[in-house]
Amino acid sequence: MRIGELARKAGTTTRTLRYYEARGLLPARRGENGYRRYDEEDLRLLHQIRLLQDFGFELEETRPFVDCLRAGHPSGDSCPASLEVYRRKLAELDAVIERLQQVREQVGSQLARAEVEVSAETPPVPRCELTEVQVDASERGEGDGGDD
Amino acid sequence: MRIGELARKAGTTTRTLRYYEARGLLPARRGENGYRRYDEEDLRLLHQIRLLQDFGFELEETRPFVDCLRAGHPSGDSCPASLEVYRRKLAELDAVIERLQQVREQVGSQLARAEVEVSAETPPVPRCELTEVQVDASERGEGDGGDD
DNA sequence: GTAGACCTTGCCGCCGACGTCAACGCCAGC
DNA sequence: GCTGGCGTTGACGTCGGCGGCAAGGTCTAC
Repeated sequence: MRIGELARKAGTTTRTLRYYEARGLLPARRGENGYRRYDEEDLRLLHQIRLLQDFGFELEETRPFVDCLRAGHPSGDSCPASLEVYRRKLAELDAVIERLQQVREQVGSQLARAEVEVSAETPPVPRCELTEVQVDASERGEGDGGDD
Repeated sequence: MRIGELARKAGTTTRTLRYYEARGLLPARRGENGYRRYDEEDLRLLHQIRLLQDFGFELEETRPFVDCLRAGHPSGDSCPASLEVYRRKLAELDAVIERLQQVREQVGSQLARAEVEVSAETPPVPRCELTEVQVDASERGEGDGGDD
């Protein structure tokens, strides 16, 4: 099949496929007219790439999986190099998630503190950490007033 | 003080300060020689900016906080606009964290499955997780042979 | 034979937050 | 006066993953 058909089947664009080829990730054979030609296996490789991309993998990180499939293995993660990428990504994910959770806590407590201060119009240094937001629900008409 | 001193005090670079000024976030007064001049309040605004940046806020999102401080409020989040940013960031953080946790689950289960499959078909090490590369390099030499 | 649907290569644009020159001005000390 | 360490503006580079456009080639249908 030609590039447009593959793009349609995979839900991507021809621009993306040319980009993958330029990166050496998904090279195409060429017809006599110079057109790129793909087959069903390429569609499979492409699905593998897109799946990992959806997971947040960088293109380079999908390469071991693609190579693995091309080497004839049943799935892209049937090779040690792919497993290594999995493990590295897991560690990265854990680190990022932990970091984001810490930030979430900080922002959350800052919001709680600031809400109390604003509603009381009092300077810093609140009381303890009992940041319960029962100040007065009918405040200034904010909240999800709908303005986005 | 001049730009270099402020940069040093805030642990950032002169390039960054000039960038903030170009964005209208932290404008500087000018001396007779054209040099930027900053005071202690600017240092405070800068600290606010860097704190939020560390939280992953975009520069534009720090603007309400800076404006709030400049308006004379005790802290950058003493204004409704800042609280709105807090709330939006919290929602974003929750969404991102949830998404990443889902991805983490998926990747984790894929890894577990693939590890079982690999060890079943091509048992490199009949042990558990001894990921030590002392396994005798002359195993089956597939693919790139495990150079890392 | 001509429209038009596909394909080709090539190259610039984009986003965010700066880094990194280049070429020059200002000022203090020796 | 000269060196060196500050400062100034301007402009291009970076990173990833493409989007979009131009100028042309190819194939098919009518």
